[in-house]
Amino acid sequence: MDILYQRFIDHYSGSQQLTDHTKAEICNHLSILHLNKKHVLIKENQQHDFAYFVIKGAVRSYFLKDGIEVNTWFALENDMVGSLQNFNDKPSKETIELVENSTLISINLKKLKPLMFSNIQISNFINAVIEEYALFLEEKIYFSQMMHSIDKYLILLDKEPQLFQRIPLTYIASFLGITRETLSRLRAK
Amino acid sequence: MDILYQRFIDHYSGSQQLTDHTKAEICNHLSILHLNKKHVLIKENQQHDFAYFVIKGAVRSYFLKDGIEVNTWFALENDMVGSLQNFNDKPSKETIELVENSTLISINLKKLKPLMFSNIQISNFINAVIEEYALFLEEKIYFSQMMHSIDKYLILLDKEPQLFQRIPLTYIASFLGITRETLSRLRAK
DNA sequence: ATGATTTTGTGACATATATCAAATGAAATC
DNA sequence: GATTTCATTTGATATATGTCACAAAATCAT
Repeated sequence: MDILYQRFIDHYSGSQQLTDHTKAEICNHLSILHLNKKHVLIKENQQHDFAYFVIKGAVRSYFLKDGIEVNTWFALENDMVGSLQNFNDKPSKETIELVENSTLISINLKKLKPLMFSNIQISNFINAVIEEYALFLEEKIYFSQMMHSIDKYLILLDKEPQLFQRIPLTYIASFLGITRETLSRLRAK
Repeated sequence: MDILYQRFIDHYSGSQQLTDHTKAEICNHLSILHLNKKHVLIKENQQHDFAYFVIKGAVRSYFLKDGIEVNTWFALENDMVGSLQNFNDKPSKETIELVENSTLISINLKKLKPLMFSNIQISNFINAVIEEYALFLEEKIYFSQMMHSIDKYLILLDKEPQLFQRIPLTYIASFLGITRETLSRLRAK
């Protein structure tokens, strides 16, 4: 098995020991992609069959609100990228786009998902993916409900310093729910 | 099987047909509770073994930020109530409290969760619960990133009109990320 | 390298919302 | 039903953040 596939599988198998058969079944639906900055993985309002795992690179997700981009999250190495809507055969609410030239594993959800009804290890594997995503969302909400932007900025800087090196501040400002001018002023202190 | 348990199980079994054996296994870890307004189900920073399903009533979740309550969500009939942290044996980040006298089903996570490794139907069942929760969180984030509070208020009023009849405006204001005074002024229009 | 494009920073001003204080209204308790 | 408690509204003022305009700096493509 490719070492990169192994990295993806290990990341979500947790305490569970997957059999070689299960690993092979998962790998059947994986491929490795090398794509350039600005490449769009998933388009808002469209249906897609794939999710992605970041081997190397940076990705952002955004939706359009009154013509302006609202950034919802960023993914770096070992993060999962995708739309929960797509997982349920619905069109994505967000556009997912590369911020750096990246190496990704694509996961064919359309083919992998049905296996969760016959293979318990795959069911638990998918469970782990969704659970990690839900924890991430909770964290995000928790932190977005803090009143002052300065606090949010400092916490993000502390928790995810890499973002500030790799993601344009314009996107980060929008993620924090403020304008780029306000973020620039907060940083001036 | 109790008709209320049936309602809970049906709500999350989706397309999946559960065997009587699985249903019985799940029911082993359910109980029905009648509790009064202000009763605290889950306390911030404490570990709890239960999640809850609302048969009748209203529930809110909040955490303390600089001594003031920040409301994170509300649950009404057929909603699930719990902390994802508790599901992973970690202390809850939020306090969960009844807003009305309520009838709930309690779910013993400590005992139910391990079954997902041996019973694929239970694994998929838990999957459905977490997935619905993640979709709910996504919705919440999607809508909290809109700039103007007035929009958020109007959308909430449109999507969840019952909340405004049953949940005090003070809590709703905090949920929207504004003060009760501001919400009151928005409503005056 | 050079010019073009994108990203970031700064200033002046407008506006939404917070804060503090108090009055009114509604609900719970005795 | 009267009294206490809690929830909501309204007013005056302060503050944080948005908006618009433009300059500076960094990055990209040829």
